[in-house]
Amino acid sequence: MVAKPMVKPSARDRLLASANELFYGEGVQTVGIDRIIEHAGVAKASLYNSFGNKEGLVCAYLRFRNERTRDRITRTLTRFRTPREKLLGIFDAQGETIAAADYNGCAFQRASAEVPNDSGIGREVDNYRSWLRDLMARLATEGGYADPDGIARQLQLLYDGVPVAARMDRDPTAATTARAIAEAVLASAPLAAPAQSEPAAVLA
Amino acid sequence: MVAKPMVKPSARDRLLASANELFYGEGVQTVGIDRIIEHAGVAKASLYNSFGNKEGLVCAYLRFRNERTRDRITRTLTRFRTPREKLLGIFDAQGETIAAADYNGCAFQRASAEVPNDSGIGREVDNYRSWLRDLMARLATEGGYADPDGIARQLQLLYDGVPVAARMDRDPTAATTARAIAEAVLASAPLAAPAQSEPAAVLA
DNA sequence: ACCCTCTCAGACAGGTCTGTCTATCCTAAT
DNA sequence: ATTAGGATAGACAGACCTGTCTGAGAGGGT
Repeated sequence: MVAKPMVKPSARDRLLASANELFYGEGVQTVGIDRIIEHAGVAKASLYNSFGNKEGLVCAYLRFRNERTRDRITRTLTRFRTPREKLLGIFDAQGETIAAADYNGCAFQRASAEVPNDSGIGREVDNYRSWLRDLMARLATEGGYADPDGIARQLQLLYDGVPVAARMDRDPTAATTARAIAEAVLASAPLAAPAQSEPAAVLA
Repeated sequence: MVAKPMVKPSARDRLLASANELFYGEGVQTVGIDRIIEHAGVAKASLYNSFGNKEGLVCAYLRFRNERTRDRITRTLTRFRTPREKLLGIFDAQGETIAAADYNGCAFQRASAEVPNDSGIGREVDNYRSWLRDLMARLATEGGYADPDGIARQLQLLYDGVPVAARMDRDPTAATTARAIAEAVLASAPLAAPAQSEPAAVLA
């Protein structure tokens, strides 16, 4: 056992962990500052020093989840080879997520539902959504589909529906359903004209 | 001009209208009682006489929207004949809904995101969702599909994704996208074994 | 005329919320 | 040993929240 630090996490980290637990569990409007600092065992001044105000803490909480989700998806995608498999693999990652015992819907959907669309929180939500959509569009491009943006929009629509069904109907199979539909979407999507990397090598 | 009443709506009705406007616009937790009674021009006692407490008002607001949505969908479906057309027509109705200038996402998704899953509000949400799913399953049965419940689950997944995209990405074409996918889902869905209403009139 | 129901206006209690501020303590680097 | 930075505990202000209560007005039906 070499020098495992085991130091008490910083006030900032404990705040973020508590924010994640309470905001995600009960909603960002419902949970007050006092609940969070008590749960974190931290002084109120530490919160305002680290995050400025409550909105700052909410944004940090969403950034934290954004990174966590990106990591999970990225890691899952290494299991697959072709762009098509990777696109479908996104739903596999989602399936693992919604199977968690403490799953309570999409943090971004729920936070967004509680605040005006143009707040700082809304910007974090936008970041998350555009990252995912760009990933999908990139994979669709690599996969040679004719309309990568259209594919991305369709797949994100499916991806968006899953947390709703998983949370509101307590249906842990939603991701599997979405994956099956996504498979059909990809199967019927037209491919782009063959690559023209060799300029106009017109065969006929 | 025959006796057009034009009486001032009752306090209850004005409260419900204000609740609809403010709760839907800003969220059920964000908007306080005081804002509502001021907007409605109504005494606080009238609210507590009519609805008991705030949760009662929120539930009434959700019931109001539930009925409105049921009416709109039901009315839209009269335009179509076959079960398949009716199933797709649900997305046409949704398309009209999300095109409204003041559209702000699905009231049920947003309310549910702000409260614990097992509150009275959660029950209203369940009512709405199971009504829609039953409608879809009934139409799928009439349409002769082999797995009506599976169809309903798939179509509701699509239906759930639309408000998310429409609100968070300000994408008013989401319903059209969903409709197109739904069409593919129905096209590839297996039909049930031919009806046996006439006992075994085996043609061959 | 009388009553009854609905309604209004607003004070009030008791609690919670965010955010600021003071004052103290601990630790680690200089 | 001293000092600076981070952390803690907690009081405090000012606003807002839900829900109750009192007291009064208005209108219709009998």
